[in-house]
Amino acid sequence: MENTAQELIKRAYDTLTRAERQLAGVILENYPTSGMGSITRLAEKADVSTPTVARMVQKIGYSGFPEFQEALRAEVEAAMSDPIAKHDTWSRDAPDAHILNRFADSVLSNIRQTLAGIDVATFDRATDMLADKSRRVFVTGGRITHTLSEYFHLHMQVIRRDVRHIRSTSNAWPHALLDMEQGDIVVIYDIRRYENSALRLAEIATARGAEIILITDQWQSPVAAFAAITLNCRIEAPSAWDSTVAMMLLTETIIAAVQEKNWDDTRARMSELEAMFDRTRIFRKFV
Amino acid sequence: MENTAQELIKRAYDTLTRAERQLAGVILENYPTSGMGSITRLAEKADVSTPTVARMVQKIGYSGFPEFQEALRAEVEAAMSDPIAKHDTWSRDAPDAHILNRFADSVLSNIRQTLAGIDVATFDRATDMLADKSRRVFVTGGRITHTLSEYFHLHMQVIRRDVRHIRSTSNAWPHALLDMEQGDIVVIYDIRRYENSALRLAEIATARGAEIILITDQWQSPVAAFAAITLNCRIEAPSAWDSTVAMMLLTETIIAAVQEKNWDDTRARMSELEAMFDRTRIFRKFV
DNA sequence: TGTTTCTTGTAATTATGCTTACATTTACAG
DNA sequence: CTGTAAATGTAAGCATAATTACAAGAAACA
Repeated sequence: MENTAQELIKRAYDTLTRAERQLAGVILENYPTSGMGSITRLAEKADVSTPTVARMVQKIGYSGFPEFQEALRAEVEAAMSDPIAKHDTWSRDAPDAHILNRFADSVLSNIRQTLAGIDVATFDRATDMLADKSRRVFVTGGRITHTLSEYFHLHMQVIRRDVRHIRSTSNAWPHALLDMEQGDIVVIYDIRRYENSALRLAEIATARGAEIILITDQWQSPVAAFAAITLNCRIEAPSAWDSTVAMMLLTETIIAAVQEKNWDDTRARMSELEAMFDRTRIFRKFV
Repeated sequence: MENTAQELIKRAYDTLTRAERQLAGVILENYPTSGMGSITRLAEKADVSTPTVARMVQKIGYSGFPEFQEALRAEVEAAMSDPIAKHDTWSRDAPDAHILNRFADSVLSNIRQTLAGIDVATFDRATDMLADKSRRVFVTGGRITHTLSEYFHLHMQVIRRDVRHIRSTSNAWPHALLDMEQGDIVVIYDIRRYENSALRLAEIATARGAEIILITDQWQSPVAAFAAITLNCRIEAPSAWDSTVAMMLLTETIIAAVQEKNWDDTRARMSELEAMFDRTRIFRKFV
C-alpha cells in the first residue's frame, strides 16, 4: 500500500471537514508543487486559514506541516529522478503504444480540431437561443449519441424549464412533434455514419417553425440542411468505434455557457432541486 | 536564453569562490530538489555555512534565498506538467476568457491528471477481466453517471455476450443481484458528491462473490472499499457542475482495449449486428 | 614579512513560518 | 427554540529560517 500524500488525503477524505476538503482540492489540483510553498501561501491559495492547513496535514498523518512538505519533496525527487518521467506521454508508466496513450493522443487532436472549427459567434448564438426562456427546447439523439442527448437534457432541465427529451428511436416522436410550434428549438445529436432517423424529424420540425441546433461529426449529418445552427465535432479514434469525447466537451461547454447566462434562475432551480434530494448535497457550492 | 537556476549557476561559475563552487556542485547534483529544503539544510548538505548559500544565490541573480527557491518550484512545476499542456488558446477567434477556452483548459487538465493517476497494470487488469468471456458483466451508474454507464453498456454489448445494465435508480436492482454469482464483474460508475445508492449494491454483489470495477472521481466513492479495481478521474470544471469528459475518455479507452483483446469475437458480433440493421452501415470499416 | 583584500564562518538580528489557545460562528439534537 | 458540539478563523507566542554585521583566517602583493 502506497503512502503518498495523495493517498493519505484520499484515504482520510471521510473525516475531512468542509474547509479541509476545499484545501485538499487545491493540493491535489496541481500536485505536488502546490504544497511546496509556505503554509501561508497554501492557505491563501485555498482560501482557508493557516491553522486549517496545519490541522489537516496532522489529521492525514503527518506530525506537522514541515513533515508533510518533506514528504512532498521526496515524492518530487522520486518522480524527477525516474528517467521515464520525461512526461512526453500521458500515462508515465505506459509505453507510447499503449492504448491509454494512443487514445488520449487521438482525443486531444479531436478536441483541438473541434474547437478550432467552431465559430464563436455561432456558438454564442446557440447558447443565446438556449438561454431564452420564452422558447421551448426539445432534445434528441441517435443510436450512439442517445446517451449524450440524455446527458444534455438532464442538465438543461435543471437550468431552465420547458425542456423535453424525445426518443427518436421509439415510435413516440411524432407525438412530440404535434406539440411543436414557431420559435421552439430542437437540439439534435446526429452522427453521419449511423442511421439518420432524425432526418424526418428535422424536416417536420422545421416545417412547423422550430429552429434546429445540430451537433454532428465532421462529415455532417444530412440534418444540417434544415439546421439553423450546426456544430461539428471530430470523432476519430484508434478503435473500431468513434470517440464522442469532443462532443461531450462541447455539450458540457454549452451547458456551462447557458447556465452562466441564466444564473439567477438556475440558482433558484438548483436550490429547489437540492431541497428535493434532501439527504445529500447534490451540487457544488454556489459560486 | 533560458534563465533556469541551473543556467544561472553555470553562467556565474567563473566568479564563484571555493565554498560556493562546492555548494553549486551539491545543488546541481540532484537538481532541483536538493534546493527545495531550508537554507540551513542545504548548507549542511554542502558543508558550507548558511551565509555562503545566501550570498551565492544573490550572486547568481536572485534577490535572496526565498526567490531562488520560488524559481526552483516553478521549474519543477513546469517539468511535471508536461509539454502537452502547452497550447495556444483553443479557439483562436475567442478571447481567453470565453467559456470555450476556459472549459477546454480545465478539461485538458482533468484528462492529464486522470491519465497520470492511472496505474497501467491496474488498467490492464481491468480490461483483461472484461475481456474474459467466461465472466458475466453487470453495469450500473448513479444519477449523473447513468448516461456514461449506458454508453459503456451499449458498446460492451457489441464486443461480448453476457453484458447487462442495471438501473441503480430503479427498484429492480435487487432482482439483478439474485442472478449474480462467483466470478461475475460489476462495473460501477459513481461520483462521490452525488448520492451513493450504489453502496448497498456493491456490498451485496461483493458478498455474492462478484468483483467490482469502480469508475469514480478523484474523491473516490465509498464503493472503493468493496472494489477489486478503482479508477479515479478528475471532474473539475468552471461551472456549477462537474465535467465527465475524462470519465468518458477512460470509458472509451476501456472499450477500445477490450475490443482489441477480443477482436475476432467482436468482429463476428459486429457483422451479425450489422446484418440486423440492414439498411444502413452502423459501424466503421473493420480495421 | 607586513599589509591588504578577499573569503568564510560565527553570532546577532530580523523576518517569516508554524503552532497553540481561544473566541466566534455554524450546524445539529433535543 | 435552546443548548451543545463541532468547525473555523483570529491572534498570540514560539520556533525556525534568512539576512546582516562582524571578525577570523587565508591568499596575494609589496
